[in-house]
Amino acid sequence: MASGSEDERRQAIFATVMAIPPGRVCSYGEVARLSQQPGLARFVGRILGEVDGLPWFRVVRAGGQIAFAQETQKYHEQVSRLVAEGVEIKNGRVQDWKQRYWQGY
DNA sequence: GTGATGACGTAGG
DNA sequence: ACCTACGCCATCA
Repeated sequence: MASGSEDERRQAIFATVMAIPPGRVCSYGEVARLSQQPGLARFVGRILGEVDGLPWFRVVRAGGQIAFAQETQKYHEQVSRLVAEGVEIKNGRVQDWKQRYWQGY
């Protein structure tokens, strides 16, 4: 898979990220899979940084870890946004990962 | 053209 | 739990 033009792939990723329900989180790798592009987790991260209007804060690393270093501004912004939706974060980690993890409908 | 670099993931020691 | 090695792919020096 993972075929199609780069633009089509970006489109698919955009749609997947937009579909993540509030209060839930998803991993980069899962977003890639749900977008029919298994293995392209890095690509997902790049898109999140380029496109605006996406609920980028709902995407974390596999296992529930926040992708940014704790001392960065990005890290704090992501945490506050997740907390605002009721997602608990502790030591850079999403609590209750299994329940918070969204794997599509 | 080549090698390094990311908002990553999995496998193995 | 920690670390290394690869795989992935667009971008940039």
